[in-house]
Amino acid sequence: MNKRHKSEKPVRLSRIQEMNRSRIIDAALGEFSRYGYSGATIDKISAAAGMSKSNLLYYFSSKTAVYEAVLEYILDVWLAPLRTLNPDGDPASELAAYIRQKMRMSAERPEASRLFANEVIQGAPQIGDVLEKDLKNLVTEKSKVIEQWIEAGKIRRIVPVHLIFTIWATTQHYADFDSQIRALTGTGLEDPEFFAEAENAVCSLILNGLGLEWPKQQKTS
Amino acid sequence: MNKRHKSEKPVRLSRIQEMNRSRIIDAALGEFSRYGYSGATIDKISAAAGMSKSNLLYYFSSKTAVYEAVLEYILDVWLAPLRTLNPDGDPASELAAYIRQKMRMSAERPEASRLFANEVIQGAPQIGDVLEKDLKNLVTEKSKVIEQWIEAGKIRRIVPVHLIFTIWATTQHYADFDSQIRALTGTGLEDPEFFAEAENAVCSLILNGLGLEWPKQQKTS
DNA sequence: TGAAGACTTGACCAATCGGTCAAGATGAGA
DNA sequence: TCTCATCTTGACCGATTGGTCAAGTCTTCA
Repeated sequence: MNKRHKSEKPVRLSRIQEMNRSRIIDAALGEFSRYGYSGATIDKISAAAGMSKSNLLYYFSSKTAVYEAVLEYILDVWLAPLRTLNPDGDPASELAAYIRQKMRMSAERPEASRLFANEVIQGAPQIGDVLEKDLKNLVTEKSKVIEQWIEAGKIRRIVPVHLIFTIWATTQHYADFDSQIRALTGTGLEDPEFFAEAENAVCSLILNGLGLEWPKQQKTS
Repeated sequence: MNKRHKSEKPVRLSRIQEMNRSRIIDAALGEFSRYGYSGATIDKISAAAGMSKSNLLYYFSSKTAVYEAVLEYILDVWLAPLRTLNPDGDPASELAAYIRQKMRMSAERPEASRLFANEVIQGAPQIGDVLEKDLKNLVTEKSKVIEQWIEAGKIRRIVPVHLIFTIWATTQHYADFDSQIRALTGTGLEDPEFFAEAENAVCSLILNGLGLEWPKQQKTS
């Protein structure tokens, strides 16, 4: 496990490797999310990462390898909020917490949201497998949670998967369509006032839509 | 006005021009919506339109010219549903009708939705002006309608623009994220059963969320 | 200090892209 | 049928792109 043993392969990355790989992924996330896979170039990514194109290709064998690394890097953190949905919790506060986490994600990592949107719009050529396995399992599991809440009479009847889609759609919309929102309202989620307004609207619409009283909650930042 | 007058410029397109321009726009819509602006190539567009690249460039001076033509062609039809929102109508049926129109649009013209999504995600470089003028005016106008309904106590209080965003997000999600939805559910909006299920979920969530009774309506197809 | 590796780069290459051009094919009107 | 404008195409061009390669520089450690 220790890289100092000559006999072992260096599975552990050196400081330089670790730093440069993360610099590349950061830069690549910006480029891919802004211009899509085809629109982004490894020239610009390497420039944004502060190194030569050749050096980028020393760390990643190809453009697609960078792209896949970025997707993998983002995927876990992006799906994390849904995992926290607790079947034993109160539906209103559980769903409100989930929506709030997704909204914060849209505000803090809009590039990640746009990257996924780009990927999915183009048919999810890279993450199709993940969608059909990991994500499908997760969604199936959480759908059952929602179904239980319905059966227990805690929330209005709805096909669970559509509730999940609605939450994804409304929250991610503020990241993906940021430029449109900005053109129409003059501001975006980075403005605390607008953020609260948006979160408030989404939470109240969905929770009321489920027949829940919406618990005005304490600040979560 | 008649093209037969030699002295006048042929503002009227010939049959061949009309047919070929529309074939190009159709093909371009498919390519641009699937691969984004950068990912689409005029080679593939012209091939999909059944003509040579040179011929395509005979009808449109450049790739961006094709792109702009596609956007213009789609824009009006895409924004039409919102225009129909009638301030004098019953909020429940007006909003339900609007949502249903948007859902039908997502089902019948998913490429149009994806094209806009691509464009907006990448910062709306081409339609930024339209967003800040025409669309902003339209949204401002319809926001006042919603505001009136609120003041009249007909629907629950909400910041109007967020209601509009929510409707856009939820309905367009079924077009833009079709591949994800298909990976998770095994079907999509082209399946009448799934369509009804989705429309039902979105309508009931939003209308109930506004404190409205949702009028189970007749089929609209 | 001095190799041996790890790291970095500019020069270069083949493929693809958007776009031009000249020449040929086709259509419509007299 | 003749003529001219419209339509259509293949050959070609310069720019950009993803990727290779050999040569150099910097770390690391005995």
